[in-house]
Amino acid sequence: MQQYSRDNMAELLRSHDINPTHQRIEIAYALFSRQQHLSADQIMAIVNDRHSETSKATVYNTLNLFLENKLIREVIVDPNKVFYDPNTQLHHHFYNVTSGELTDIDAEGVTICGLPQLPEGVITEGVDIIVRIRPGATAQAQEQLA
Amino acid sequence: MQQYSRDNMAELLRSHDINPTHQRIEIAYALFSRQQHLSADQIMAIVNDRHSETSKATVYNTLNLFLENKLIREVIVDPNKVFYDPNTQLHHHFYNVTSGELTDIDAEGVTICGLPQLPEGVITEGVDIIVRIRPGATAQAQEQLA
DNA sequence: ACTCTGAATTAGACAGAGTCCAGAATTTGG
DNA sequence: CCAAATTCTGGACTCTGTCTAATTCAGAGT
Repeated sequence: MQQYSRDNMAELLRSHDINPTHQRIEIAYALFSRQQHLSADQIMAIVNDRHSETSKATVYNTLNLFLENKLIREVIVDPNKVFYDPNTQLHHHFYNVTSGELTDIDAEGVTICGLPQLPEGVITEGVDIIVRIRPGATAQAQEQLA
Repeated sequence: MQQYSRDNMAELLRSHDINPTHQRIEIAYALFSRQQHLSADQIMAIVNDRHSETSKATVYNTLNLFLENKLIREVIVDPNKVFYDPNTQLHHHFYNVTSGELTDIDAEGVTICGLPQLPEGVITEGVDIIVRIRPGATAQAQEQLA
């Protein structure tokens, strides 16, 4: 998608079977126009920046609706809050434990070998790799990690 | 370590520069004797099972102290609570999103290839792989995942 | 334009995890 | 045995997220 505007947000929502209401468009726009990982908190602050547009309940309802309809993903790395990620492409994350900053790692070319067989009667829902990083002297090259 | 008793808990704590107090020993014993992933909640319930032995504040203080001194690890997979893991060996996890059950994956033999270079000025703190699973018909073999 | 209906939104109360604080208890060293 | 330092405690507090009951909204049909 070329550029994110409130107009094609409506389009995007419809294509995921979501009724595009004013609040939903604002929330989607906040996430997609920035292409960032945001917490519910931050999203609410952005959306209500100028004048109050949505309540807390709506923010949470909407984000959960987006999740169910696979419009966004949730990223669980911080014990305190969930981050919402507008990028639903398969990808992984760097997580800076000091700053809380979250950066995408393209899954293209990343492979995991040697995972054991799944337990009986279950299926994979997804595989997350989280590389926790923190500021420090870059000592060794660390391209490949066991 | 052969068998976990309250006695060698004191030993273990000391070897990690932790003053072994009664409460700390009980908390450590709860985690290590079970070798399970427990939440702060569950730990408090176990420790205070017969008669009240510790306060909530102490449980949290103690767990954070254990974390700092690398006696235990925290596992962040559930948006609601942190799990504490007595196993500090390098390993990964299956997380059953339906039941909340957490299972270890030995890191022995698991390799990740193709991770990009780390950003400048940071070092790796750890790499977590979380395989989210849920009950369902096991359709395809899924030994190797991109 | 008007009404009816179901969907969406709202404020505020609530729940649970985790932190903070100031006082009480316990341990340690002299 | 006393003083100082460490640890523990209850309870109030914060923060994220959920729930509920009431209100508003959008749209279809008349």
